[in-house]
Amino acid sequence: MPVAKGSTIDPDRTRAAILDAATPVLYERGLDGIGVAELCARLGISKETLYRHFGTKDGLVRAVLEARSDRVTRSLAEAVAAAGPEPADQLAAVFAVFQQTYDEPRFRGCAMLNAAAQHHVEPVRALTARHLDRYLDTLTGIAERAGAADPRLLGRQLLMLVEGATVVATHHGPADAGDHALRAALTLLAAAS
Amino acid sequence: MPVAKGSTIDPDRTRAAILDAATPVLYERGLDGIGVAELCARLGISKETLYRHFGTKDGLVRAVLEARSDRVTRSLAEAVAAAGPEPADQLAAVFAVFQQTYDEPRFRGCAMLNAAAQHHVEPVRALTARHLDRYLDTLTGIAERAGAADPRLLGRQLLMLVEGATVVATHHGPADAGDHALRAALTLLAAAS
DNA sequence: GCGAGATCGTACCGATCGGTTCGATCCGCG
DNA sequence: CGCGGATCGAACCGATCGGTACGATCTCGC
Repeated sequence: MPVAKGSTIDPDRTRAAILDAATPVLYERGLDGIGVAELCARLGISKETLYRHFGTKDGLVRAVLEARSDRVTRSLAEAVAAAGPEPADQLAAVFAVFQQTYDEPRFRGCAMLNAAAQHHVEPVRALTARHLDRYLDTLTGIAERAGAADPRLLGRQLLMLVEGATVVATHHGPADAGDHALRAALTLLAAAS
Repeated sequence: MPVAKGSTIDPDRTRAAILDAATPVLYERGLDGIGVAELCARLGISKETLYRHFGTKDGLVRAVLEARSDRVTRSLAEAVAAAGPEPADQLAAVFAVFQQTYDEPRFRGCAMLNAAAQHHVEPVRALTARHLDRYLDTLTGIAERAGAADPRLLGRQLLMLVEGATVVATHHGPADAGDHALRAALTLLAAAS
């Protein structure tokens, strides 16, 4: 997946193209599982180009993770918004989004969690924490709309189900992970109001 | 934490001592976050000794993870056994064990999940999968004793709560993670019979 | 006390790491 | 056309990687 070659020389566009192309490679190989040289070769760019745009391999990594977190968060919010006003439907939408990612042939677990487990530099861990906070916001919002007695508690429990479903899907097979987690989530929802 | 120096020259004992000493270092620094040279310096052994006992850095890693999985699984089984016959009490024991690890000052997430996220060699991922299977066995056993309509489903949902609690404790703070997960687990338990 | 084997410390190996530099090329703008 | 900046490709840097080799030292069993 080389960066488009004949494209107009436009720094912003080049940067975005590098980001897009680097994302799946870093995800599949692991942040430290591929060197800058091989990475650039795969992207079809020179090392100098990469370093001018991102300064550091870490800079690229952070940019990739930030973009990924933004994209996932946005798609989750859209799915919830499209699910209508019923909290149960919104939960179903959430887990459907996740099941979709579990079923991707190249699924290798949550990119943010993997990154935090690999890369021990603080800024990356902070990105992961922020990512979970975003999930928590979404889930707590559903809990509030459901009239839960303790929406923050329920939100955190739902977050546990989401993350647990991802872990189980990663290491124990993706089949029905989203559905099983959803059923548990609906049970919690029903019991919390 | 150097390996005991004046100890009798006993290969088996040396091997075990290396294993014990290497475990926390590899956990804190990450499997690939520390080189063999620095690792040996920390353990107070020479590289030749390490390579004679484990053949490869990967060999050491596998041995460390295997021992850790065995130890954790055993302590979990003991806690469940000591909790008496009530499934609810057994669940409480399970999450109490996990909360104890969350509260350790050096807690950095589940060692097996971290390993799988870092080290993409197949054998390590297999160890992680086996580790989750052991958890699943324990939890499914509790679900069966509770008379759940679908104990395998409930077992998997409990596994999601356990792993989700670990993830949340890792990235969102350990406070009450075990307790919140336990309350969710008890709700599922009550609804499943 | 002697030999076998475990261990140490250190030097060394080729490979790869992240990052820099430089000359050549190519493109868009004036 | 010509200039400036983006890009390339390749060489290069010091550091570190996992792993090996070797001579010296130590401890045990005989």
